Amino acid sequence: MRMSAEERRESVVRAAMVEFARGGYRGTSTEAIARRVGVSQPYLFRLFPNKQAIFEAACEHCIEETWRVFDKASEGLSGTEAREAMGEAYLNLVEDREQVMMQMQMYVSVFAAESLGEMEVGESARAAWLRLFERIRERVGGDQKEATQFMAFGMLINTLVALGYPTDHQIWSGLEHGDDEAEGS
Amino acid sequence: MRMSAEERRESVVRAAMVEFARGGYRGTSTEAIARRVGVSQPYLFRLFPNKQAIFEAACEHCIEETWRVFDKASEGLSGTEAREAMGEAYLNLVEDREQVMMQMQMYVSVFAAESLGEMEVGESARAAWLRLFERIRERVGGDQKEATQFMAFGMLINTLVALGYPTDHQIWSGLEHGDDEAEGS
DNA sequence: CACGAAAGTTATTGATCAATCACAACCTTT
DNA sequence: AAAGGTTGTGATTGATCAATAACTTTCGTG
Repeated sequence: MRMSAEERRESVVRAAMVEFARGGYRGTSTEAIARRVGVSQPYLFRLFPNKQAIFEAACEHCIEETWRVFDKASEGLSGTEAREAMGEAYLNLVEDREQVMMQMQMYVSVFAAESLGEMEVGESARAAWLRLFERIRERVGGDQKEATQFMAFGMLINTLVALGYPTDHQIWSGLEHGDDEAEGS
Repeated sequence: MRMSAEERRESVVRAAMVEFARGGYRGTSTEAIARRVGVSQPYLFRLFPNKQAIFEAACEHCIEETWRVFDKASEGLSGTEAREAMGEAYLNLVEDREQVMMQMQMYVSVFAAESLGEMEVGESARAAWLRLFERIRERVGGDQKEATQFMAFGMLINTLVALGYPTDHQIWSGLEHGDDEAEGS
């Protein structure tokens, strides 16, 4: 039951990801997070300065986790092979709808925060996303267009998952990985 | 000042789109919507049964507006020409960040609603999105893969806009419409 | 063992918010 | 002009929630 503050912080982040994925920033109570962790609600504010900080940690964790999945799936591969391996890995990852939803909650929260004058949230979200993009681009061989297309299909998958289309719905049928292009460099 | 209930409902939907785009469902108060419309907060509940109904009307309006833009841009065109016209039109549309954000708020709200057992929200969102997809597919000539790719790039654009990357940021450079594929039918 | 630090709790507060109710102003039609 | 429907407001309420403060329990260590 008892844990070090650092361990506890990690379980808070994991629990927060699940709750924020469901309800978004405003729709999630610190009470709900605390309940999932198994600690009292006020204790969260010993581990983090405020709710916003918990959300930011969850965002960071979410993006890092995504990269870890890509990295592991494409270890040692490059070019088309790497892309296909990462694509497949992503389809497995998003079986867990919460992972996708946390990503999307992160995206929408940037505009909300910026509307209220808090520009730092967006700054760090852009940085995290750019880092993911660059890592993927590097892994697929450095081509900007290929990386962009990879991300584009990823974002479409996110949308389909968010909307809750079952994976055997016809809307998914255009995503079968195939002979899409014939360009060099 | 005084309007028919129907006219008023329309201005509520427009105002709601702006506010919900910023704050999401939970982060937007009916007070804020009412203030933007210029009526008292309780009056909203004469025009709509509850907050959820306002949100759903805003979602519906958002998707319909998107299609109207595509339709107008590609009127009389087909195939690649239609696709390019719609692509360009979308880049103009999303200059207005609110339009994009409302779309994304709609996507994330489905999972939130379904987590609370309200499956109808998702049902109608999926239907609206599918309708948009089918109309686009028809317009570009009926090819599922091409329509899928078009939507994929659209979803990437949404993400970039949500995150607030300025359009001259290097991350956008992979989106220049170009010679992407050489497939027939 | 005792004592100090670290982990954790209970109680509370001030704010915010969706929704209801009772009431007022306004227009139209006869 | 007065009746009656429609548009609209002010006051209020019960619930929810982030955050603070004051207190307790548990563990490692000299």
